[in-house]
Amino acid sequence: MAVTQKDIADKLNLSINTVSRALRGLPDISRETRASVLQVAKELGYRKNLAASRLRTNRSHVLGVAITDYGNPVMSELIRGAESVAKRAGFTLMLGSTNENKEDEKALIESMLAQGVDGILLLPSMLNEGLLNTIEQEGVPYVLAVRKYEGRVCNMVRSDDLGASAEVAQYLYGLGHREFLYVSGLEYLSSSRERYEGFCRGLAQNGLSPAHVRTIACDGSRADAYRVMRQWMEEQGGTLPVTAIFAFSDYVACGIYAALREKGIRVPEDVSIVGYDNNEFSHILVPALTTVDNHFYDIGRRAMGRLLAVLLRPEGKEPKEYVNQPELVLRDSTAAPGGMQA
Amino acid sequence: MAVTQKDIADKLNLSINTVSRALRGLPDISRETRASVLQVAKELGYRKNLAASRLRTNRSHVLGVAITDYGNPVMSELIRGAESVAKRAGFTLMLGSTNENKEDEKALIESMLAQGVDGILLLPSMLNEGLLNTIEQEGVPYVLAVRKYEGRVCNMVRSDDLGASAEVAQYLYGLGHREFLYVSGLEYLSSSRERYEGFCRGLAQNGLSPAHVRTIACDGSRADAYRVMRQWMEEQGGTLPVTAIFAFSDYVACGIYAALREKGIRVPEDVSIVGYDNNEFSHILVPALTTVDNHFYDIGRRAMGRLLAVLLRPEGKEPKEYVNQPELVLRDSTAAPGGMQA
DNA sequence: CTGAAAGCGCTTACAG
DNA sequence: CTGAAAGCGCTTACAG
Repeated sequence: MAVTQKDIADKLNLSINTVSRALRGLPDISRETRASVLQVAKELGYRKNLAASRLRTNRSHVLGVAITDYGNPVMSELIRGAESVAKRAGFTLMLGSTNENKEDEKALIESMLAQGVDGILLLPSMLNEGLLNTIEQEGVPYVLAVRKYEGRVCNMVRSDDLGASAEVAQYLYGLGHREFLYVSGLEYLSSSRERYEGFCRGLAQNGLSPAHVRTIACDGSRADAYRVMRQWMEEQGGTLPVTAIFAFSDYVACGIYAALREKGIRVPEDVSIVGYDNNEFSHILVPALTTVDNHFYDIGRRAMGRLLAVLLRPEGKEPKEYVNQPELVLRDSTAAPGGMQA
Repeated sequence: MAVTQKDIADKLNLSINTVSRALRGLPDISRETRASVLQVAKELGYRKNLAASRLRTNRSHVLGVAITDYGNPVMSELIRGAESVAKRAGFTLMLGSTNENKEDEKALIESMLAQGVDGILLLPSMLNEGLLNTIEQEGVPYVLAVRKYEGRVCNMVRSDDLGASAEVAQYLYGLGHREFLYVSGLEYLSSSRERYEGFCRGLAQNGLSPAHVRTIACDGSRADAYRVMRQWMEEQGGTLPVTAIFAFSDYVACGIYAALREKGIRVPEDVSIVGYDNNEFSHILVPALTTVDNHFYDIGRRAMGRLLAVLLRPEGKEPKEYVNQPELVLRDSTAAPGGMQA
């Protein structure tokens, strides 16, 4: 059987109470007692039974982290950021994936609540209003990351997609581009809409109307991007009516690369491309992809930091929104129209 | 406050005991009683306090999964496979990363044991003998995946690196190649040694000695592969003395691509390349990379299946080793020497 | 079929 | 500075 506080107490002829307080480093214990307790605990290989502790204190020191999908490299940055902060504060993570699917998300959150997590990080959530209400009813603090939740007041950490996309537009405009294509992500994602909107705003600042931005709908996957891009090019009958493409994500950009290569259209000589996410593979593409880095590691850290702040200082914490500034990463997929390197 | 069994019992004038048994679906309960208990539980939004349950039963229904690194796409396949099996059996996962570092691994396992996990999956482990002993002392079942642990008898699921690498050699030999280069991974990884060894065996079956396989040491990263490959090419002074390269991993192959491209050496016309892992990016490389797929999703499933089997049928379970058969995925980076497509 | 009682291993007032 | 007692919410024998 596992070693308990009672075993230590028996060995030292102390009460279990004293042992408990010595182990936790509470003040009213003599130095010698504390030392001997720690000593014996170590000898016996004592390890606190966290289930018992949790039952008594209603604190688990476990935080739930709901992600959409383990496969997305973006997610791993978020997790790593969150984990680094949580670990330092002595919290363990309970991780689970929602598979971009409301049933799985609900099951996951229910299971986290049953396990008694102290708080929940949604990275990002499916934006299920009812679910957030459940979490709030339970009195469990939570923080949303990445995806914006319109009209809900809660703790949130996200990127300035709008601003970054405007910057992309400015940059391409500055190179001399005037006709653009935006290839979207899933339409229910606020980020997909905001990237388009931000892009248009950036152009508007240069007096260019949204009429100069054509769009293709895409589900955000590489395969679908390839498919819709091919189809679109067919419809254009041979010549591209744009000189620059803004892709919802690096995955999308990657599908576009494949479709263009097939037609012998050169990047950046014939068309410039900008992706989004600065995924691992974005700089091994040929040519290396110009893209936007959301600094997801930082977002993960901040989201977790926010959650811990709410947990550890329960009173007087209004919900806050933190907006992170993404970074435009210039590489070889963009140039002036006609192929002059920028 | 959270709803407890007592709340349900009070409302129905039943004992807390009866409620507990009704909720768990034990047999000696009348149909009506059970129905009303479930009904009220639902109404009140009852959720079992797992900490209490765990304290009493010494069962947590949580399984620890130790991975090396969230960023590796290979890892996500393993996790997904493991999660799919665990979820179906009603288990939750506690995930943590070791960062390929013994201290972190130890801290992680300690924390899992303190949390009272029912079992542990090491995907893969740092091969820390003392740590495995700790886990065994605690009486917690565990399963190793991916990395072979020489001379230790325990449950293990891994790939036949030896066989797959021999198959790669056979394939390249069949194309007409006779002089090879192997670019390794970290030397302490059994997989790196086995891939080399298997490759040599495959050649031996065709009467070719290991003298025909040059090797370069590499830490398995893309950056290091690029560096060591460049350096090696310098040393060869202009001409490559091999016609085919076997890379420890797709990351390594990717670094080699970059080094070759810089020198204007064409793949597969001037040199063939085979990677390993069938990483997401391996087929977006140009040319698409011939590689080996370990079916990590399946390995994750099998490893978790094995863990559950040990957990649920504690007696009479000898440690077993399951060896999975990888698959050679032929793409465009390999051809006959001189560039004739295979 | 249902209930009263004990106990899992901790922590929290409260006494001394 | 240390100890005796109660209790967190369940589950497990044991009675009836």
